[in-house]
This record gives sequence, structure tokens and C-alpha cells, in this order.
Amino acid sequence: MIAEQGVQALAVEPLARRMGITKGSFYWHFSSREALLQRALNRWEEHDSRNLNNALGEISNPRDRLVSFFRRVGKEKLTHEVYSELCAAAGHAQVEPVLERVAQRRMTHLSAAFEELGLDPVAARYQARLTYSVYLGFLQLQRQNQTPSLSSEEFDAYIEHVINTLIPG
Amino acid sequence: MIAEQGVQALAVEPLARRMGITKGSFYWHFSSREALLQRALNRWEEHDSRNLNNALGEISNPRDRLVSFFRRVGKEKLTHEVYSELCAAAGHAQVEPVLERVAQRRMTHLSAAFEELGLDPVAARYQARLTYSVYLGFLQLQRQNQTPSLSSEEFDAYIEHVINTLIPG
DNA sequence: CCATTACCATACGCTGGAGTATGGTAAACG
DNA sequence: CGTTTACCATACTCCAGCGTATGGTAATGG
Repeated sequence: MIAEQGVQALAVEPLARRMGITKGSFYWHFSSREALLQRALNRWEEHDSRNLNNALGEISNPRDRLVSFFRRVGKEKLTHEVYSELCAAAGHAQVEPVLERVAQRRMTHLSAAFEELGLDPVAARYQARLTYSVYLGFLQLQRQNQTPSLSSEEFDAYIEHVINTLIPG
Repeated sequence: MIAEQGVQALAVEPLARRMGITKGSFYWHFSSREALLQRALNRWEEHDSRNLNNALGEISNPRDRLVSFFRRVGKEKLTHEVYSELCAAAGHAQVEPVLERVAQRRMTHLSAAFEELGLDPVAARYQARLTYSVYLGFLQLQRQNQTPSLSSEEFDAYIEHVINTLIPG
């Protein structure tokens, strides 16, 4: 429901309707709507954290790791949709810390890869932030239907362009 | 109110309270909350459109124009805050078309500047989208308090880095 | 001078979501 | 075999925002 309509759409009564149960039942499993959201957020963050290590941790060549970071945008659709909606809900007290940790983790990964490619630590940090900004901006454009379809050759060409611009070597 | 708390915070009763009037009075001036939001959106879009032409249209040197685009992120705080919140409300039926037009206008400007710098039309379009993504991603990071303060020297250094990476020549 | 117009307040009804109180049922268990 | 436990429904209350009905007042104009 977060992926479809955003954080605020994760509400007790709509959820219950959708599941064919009632509120009474829901409140046996969760103490409040806040608790439900917290569980959902924790679940997603864990999944995302594992994903980061599994998918990118294995690739030893730093350039391939970075390239894979961009190519991944096209896959794992659900997770990206959730993240996109979470970004839209920045400012929400429960969402904010999640976003902070996730962005931090990911940028640290990027920064390490850029350092391995020979950039000095400061430049690597800047480049990581820049790269992550591109990713965030892409998600935003996607929410506005301003990106070519993910499976078109224009999309692939654009990704090529981004890779060539941002990844040295 | 949009800049402070987002589109959904622009509500009739809170607005009336804040102005020290009542709902009854509000509904004499506006037919509905929707109408108010529409007027606010139109107003902002017009202001932004004029701004684009005034600030960037005058600069003849395309590189300076691009550099000024980035430097502007630090200024015009209110407008950027509004835009940032509008982006968060993408998916909203009234907000969506505004976002689409604004992004289109701005990217067209960027694309033209890159063409003037010698890029072929396709590369210029890609580079414009990339550049605009960086801007959107920056706004997002700002919403998450993940950027250095706008008036620090680290911020200036980062902007330098971005300019050097994205603007040819 | 009376009536219309512009502007604002009071007081209502409606809706949707949060949370609670209470009772029902089926399975497991002592 | 009765009772506890897990799970679910019904039926409320509470609250905040949207919109409306209606009446008051001050200024303006025929």
C-alpha cells in the first residue's frame, strides 16, 4: 500500500477492507497504526540493507559495482517504489530516521567504490553524493512520468550516458 | 503553508485559524479548498516561469547560465521549498501537471545551454535530464537534512565539484 | 433613507479514519 | 469436559477537516 499510494495510504480501515477483515481484528495484531507502520518500515529497511550487501558486496571490481548500482534501478521495482514513496514522506517522524540511515549506507558504499577507483576521500564523498542525487532525482522524475519506459532502448542509452559521465575510467 | 508542511497542510480550517478569521469568511473568497490550491499552484508556477526567463534568460554565455543554475539553488529559498514540497506531492491530481510543465520548461532551458556548448541534441537532452536529476536529488537530500548548510564552505566546494563534473569546458 | 452589496461569524451536518468495549467461536489443553 | 487462548466481528466514541445555511454589519448607491 505504501508503494501504491504512499505512507499516508497505509491506514487501518482501508487495510482491513482490503484484507476482508475488520478493524477489531487488526487491533489484535497491532497496538496502533503507528506500530504497523514501524514494523513495515523496519522490515523494508532490513530487506534493503541485506540487498545492498548481497548485490553490491559481491562484485569486487569497483567500476562494475557502480555500473550495477545504476542498472539495478530498472530492476527490484517494488523496493524502489516503496523508497520513492518514503522519500515523498520525508518530514514524517517515523520515516525520517529510516531515510537518513538508508541514504547514509548507500552513499558510504558509493564513496568506497569511488575511492577504490582512485579518487581521494573528499572527491569520492562528493562524487558519491552527486551520484546518489542523480538516483534520487531519477526516482522523482519517474514519479512525474518524466522518464522513458524502463525497458526502452532510450532508457538504456540514457543509463549509458549517466555511467560515462559519472564513473571515471 | 505549502513550503512549511506540504500540500496537504494547506487546509481551510488551519488556514482560517492562522489568519484569525473563520471558515465562513474563507468560503466567500474561494469556492472550495481545491480552488484555493489551484490558485496557489497557478500563482507559484507563473512566478517560477518568470523567474526562469529573467534570471537565466539574460545570461548570454551558456556556461555562466549553467553555473548560475546551480548557484541559484542556495538562493530563492521559499520558491525551492515550495517546489520541494510539490515534488513530494507528485501523484496529486492538481500538482502533477504543474510538476510536469515546470520540469519540462527547465530541462528545455538546460538542454539549450548544453547544445550551445557544443553537445549534439541527443547528448544535450541526456545531460539536461542528468543535471536536473542532480538538482531534484539535492532537494530530496535537503528534505532529509543530508546536505551541508547552504552557507558553509563545504557546500561551495561541493557545488564546485558538481559544476566541474557536469559542465563541459 | 432605504436597499443592495461585500464581507465576516455562528452553528450546523457529513465523512473518514483512529481507537475501544464487548462478545462470539473454534481449537488446544489441563 | 470444561476452560483458557487465539482470533475475529459488531458497535460504539472521538476528532478533524470539508462544506453549507443563515444571520449580522458596514459601506455604498439610487
